[in-house]
Amino acid sequence: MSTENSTGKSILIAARKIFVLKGFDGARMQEIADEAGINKSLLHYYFRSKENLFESIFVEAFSQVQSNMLELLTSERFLLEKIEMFIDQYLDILSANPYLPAFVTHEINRNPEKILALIRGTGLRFDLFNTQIDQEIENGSIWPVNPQHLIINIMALCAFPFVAKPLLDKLIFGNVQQQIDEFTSNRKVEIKNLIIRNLKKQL
Amino acid sequence: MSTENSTGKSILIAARKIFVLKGFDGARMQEIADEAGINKSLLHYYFRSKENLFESIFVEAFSQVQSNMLELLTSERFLLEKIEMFIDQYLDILSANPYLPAFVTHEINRNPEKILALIRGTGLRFDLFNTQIDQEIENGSIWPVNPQHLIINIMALCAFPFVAKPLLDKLIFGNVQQQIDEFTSNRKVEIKNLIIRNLKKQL
DNA sequence: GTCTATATCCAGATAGAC
DNA sequence: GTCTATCTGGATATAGAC
Repeated sequence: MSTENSTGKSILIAARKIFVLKGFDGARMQEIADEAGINKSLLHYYFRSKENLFESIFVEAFSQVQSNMLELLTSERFLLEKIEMFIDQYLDILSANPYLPAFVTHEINRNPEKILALIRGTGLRFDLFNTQIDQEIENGSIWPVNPQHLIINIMALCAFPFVAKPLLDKLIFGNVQQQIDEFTSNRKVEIKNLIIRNLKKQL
Repeated sequence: MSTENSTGKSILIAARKIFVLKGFDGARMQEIADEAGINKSLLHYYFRSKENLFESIFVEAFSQVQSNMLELLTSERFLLEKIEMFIDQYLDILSANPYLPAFVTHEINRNPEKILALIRGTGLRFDLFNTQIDQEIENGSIWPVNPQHLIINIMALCAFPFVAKPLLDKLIFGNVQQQIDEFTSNRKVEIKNLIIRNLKKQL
């Protein structure tokens, strides 16, 4: 499983592309080999099985989806600042990896126990975040709010347009690229307004 | 393809369950046959192929996900009324079919052209909705707002918790059922508050 | 219409030469 | 490490008896 040399790396890159695009069940080892420009047997030489190869790419892919979540939760900033930073960074990451959200959510639905076991140890803890919110409510610097709804609202508003992109492109934007681009470029501001207005006390 | 008799119907019910749970690629004809309590060959007798069977259930499944969207867009009500009704109805439908959103979004990502072709003719038109919003802004009954962001915000806030349910259950709620239930029972109010506060002029 | 048996194909995985 | 050739299992699909 030596991923140091270039062959191992090129396999991982190819595998990631194919798995993310087609999902575990839809991906073919042959297609991954082709994409990597190598023989199918080499896949099994480097990674024992399809399962194994998948796990190697999934953990890394997932960590990208939640990369700066940890930062959001633990950094020493005011809540409103944190949230604005998070929305900016998160949408940048998703824009660079538009298929990741659909991939991750599908694979987790396909096999929750197994996939969630892979995620162990990423160590997301929400205690600090909840405490901060309680404190800022106490302070009077934000309106009372439920932390769980808040974080899910933010994730939903950021990630859903990517998860449902093909559907929205067609149904909402009629496949007009100019409308899609306009929506995308306004999205950060839209989400921030919606979330912040609900928290901020004085405008 | 006579879906009138009970065998055809029981196949469709079984197929729907398996396809929704596992996706097209993950579903097995044998499993569908077992679920329906019939022989595998009968599947091919009633529906020529797996592809065909899938299409038969997908269109109906999708129409459920967007069922009352049409009502939202075309009914003769004030916008705020419409939106509240939509959120209520939509969350009820999704609660009754919690796996549908993940299923639909995955299949559309897997094969956008083909799947979106199946959806033709559902005839969702947003013209009326956009016109109404423009009018109500003109009236002064709501704040200025972008209709596309609005509708996507509503869909995101409603559907995302279902799409990402296994992930949220574990990461946000620590698999504590009581917390999950509490979140679910508060969700309608949370979404309405967030959306309506942003539109309503006087509280 | 419903079953058993079988054809056909294709995917993941292994053996072994180089 | 990388390839060719091959095994094996499993999946869709069909043929044909009842």
